[in-house]
Amino acid sequence: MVRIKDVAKEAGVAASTVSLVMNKKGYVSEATRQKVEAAMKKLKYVPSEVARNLSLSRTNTIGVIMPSVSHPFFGEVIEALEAALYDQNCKMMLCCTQHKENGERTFVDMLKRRTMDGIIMGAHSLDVSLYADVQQPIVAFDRYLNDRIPIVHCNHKKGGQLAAERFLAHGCRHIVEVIGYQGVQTPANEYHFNAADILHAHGVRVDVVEMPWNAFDYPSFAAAAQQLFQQYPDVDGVLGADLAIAACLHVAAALGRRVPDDLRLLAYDGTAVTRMGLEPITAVRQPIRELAELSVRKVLQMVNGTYEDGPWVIDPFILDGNTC
Amino acid sequence: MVRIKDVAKEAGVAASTVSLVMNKKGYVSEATRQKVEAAMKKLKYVPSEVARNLSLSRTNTIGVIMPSVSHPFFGEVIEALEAALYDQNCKMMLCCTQHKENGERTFVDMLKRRTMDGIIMGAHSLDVSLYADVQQPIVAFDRYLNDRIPIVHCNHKKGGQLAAERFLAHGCRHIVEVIGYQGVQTPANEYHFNAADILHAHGVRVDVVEMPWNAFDYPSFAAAAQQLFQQYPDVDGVLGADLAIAACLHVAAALGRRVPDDLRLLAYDGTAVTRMGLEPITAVRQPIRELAELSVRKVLQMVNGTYEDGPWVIDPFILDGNTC
DNA sequence: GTGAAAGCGCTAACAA
DNA sequence: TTGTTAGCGCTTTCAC
Repeated sequence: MVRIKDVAKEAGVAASTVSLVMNKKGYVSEATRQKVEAAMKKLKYVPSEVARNLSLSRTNTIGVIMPSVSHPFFGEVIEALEAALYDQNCKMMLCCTQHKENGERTFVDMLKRRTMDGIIMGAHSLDVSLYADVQQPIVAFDRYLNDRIPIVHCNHKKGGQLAAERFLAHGCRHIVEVIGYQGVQTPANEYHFNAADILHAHGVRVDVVEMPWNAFDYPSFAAAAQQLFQQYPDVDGVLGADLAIAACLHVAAALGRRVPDDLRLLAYDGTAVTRMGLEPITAVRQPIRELAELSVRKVLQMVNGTYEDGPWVIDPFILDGNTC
Repeated sequence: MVRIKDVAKEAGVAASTVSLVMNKKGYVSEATRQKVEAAMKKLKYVPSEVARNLSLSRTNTIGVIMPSVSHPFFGEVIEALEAALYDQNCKMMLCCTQHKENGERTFVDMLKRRTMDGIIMGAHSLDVSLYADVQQPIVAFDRYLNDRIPIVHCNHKKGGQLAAERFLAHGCRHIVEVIGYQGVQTPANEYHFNAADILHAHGVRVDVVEMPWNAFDYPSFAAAAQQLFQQYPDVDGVLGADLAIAACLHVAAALGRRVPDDLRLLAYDGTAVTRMGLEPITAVRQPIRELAELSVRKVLQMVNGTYEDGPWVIDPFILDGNTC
């Protein structure tokens, strides 16, 4: 392994000079720079990032905690975060919590050990106290952690409004909302509260099906959909996450329900799966890329100490389809 | 920030003793251990992972390079890799190459800088020479890089055989294979070669639709499917990646083709999307979790210098459905 | 412009 | 059993 001092010796200069050349800092005469660069090339020098990190107490690595990778919403979020971090010369350390006993705790410990400069946290935490004594920068992605941790999220209230208006425009009288486990504190809960409020105000009946914690895979939704149509045979509209609505679409077809004529289905999230079936599914689209970019910008501001308050909320919009 | 020497001073011992206690190494008397632990607790000491990494020249981090996250196959692979790495106390650094100009090169550079102990590489490299002078351990995931880099993969030849036999059992006479860009060197190419060979041997006509490089999203496949049925109206069987077959299923339905009666559709990969439609799609399933665990085991063997030759290949199997 | 030297926080021989 | 000391490889201040 060739170190900076090896390059220095080869070039006949001091290590500090090599450092200056590498990092294009300070003043170095053209002549010595050439010498140093030649030496680096000759010895195939590659600097140690770890040593650099120790010296600068900075790793250019951001940790990302999400429940799952192979889920349409979180998958798109992770992809967008990775791209946004890459654009800022940062690496992404990924942790998924859905199938791990203590994954979140372990990961937060790692953060404390300063192996990452900051964290973007979007898992469905049950134990929010984990974050109480973390000193490093954290941005919460669509989650409430505690009141010192800022949170980037979609304007879900608006999302709920868009959904309600859509159902009302079609004259729906009985909506069922498929919602996530309510023990998790997330702004996303706003969308179904607000949709329900607006629908109620117009005399529409609203029922709710609550999923268990971390149950957001297709089979869970398929089972829920079965149950839903059995329990509420006269439902004429369903609102829920993409996969929940995809499941409803298929169960409804099997039951011979006509979509959209006597059943309106509206997906919340608007990921690629809503474009992947026989018919495109109408959806309220969360602007995932923008949310990811905002999260990255915020967490890096915190890391760099250039944090400035600003918008933490981004508006959703309707993605048209054939189901509502 | 509290350092190891602060703890040492507080406990009235030397730094090295604190180190021994932390890492549960060597012999430390019960009394001093208690003192040290009390001091750590009192000062809320958290060791610096970076300093540790420099000292040990080891980061317990493995880099993972894949084309995409929000793709059913790669998403499941990444999820499985993350879980397998977690089980081995390793962190995962993730890089996606699909939408980046020079992502792969940048990432390999990072590996050279020893910020990761090794790499699991599954991207669709066009420039395999990148890997020529990397010293650190690399395992290729279903890709040929060069002859010094071992490669973990599914037994695709067997996969092709399973597929061919399935079509033959149903008496198909004209199969179309939707395949990936052939400029990428991957064992996965084996499956359609072998399927075609076996089908040819039984007098079955086989045509091929080749996708462009890195075009494996649903819209690309939907366009290809349109084209496919137009160009080969008498096709009675299609073999291709999950999303390709999902697209065929929907296009076929729109065209009024009856599946499976006059059109057999067989997906290759068998990810969750094949279970997510109106009907489950029959598939050749790659054992993703096993492949991920094997890749992790191998790369860590290399890192630890305990590398031993062994199985690099895992058999696929048929996942039943209603389309073939 | 360039070099010497101290420091980033931890580990591991070796001595005591 | 515990402490001393010398690294790990890079950055940066401050003389020269």
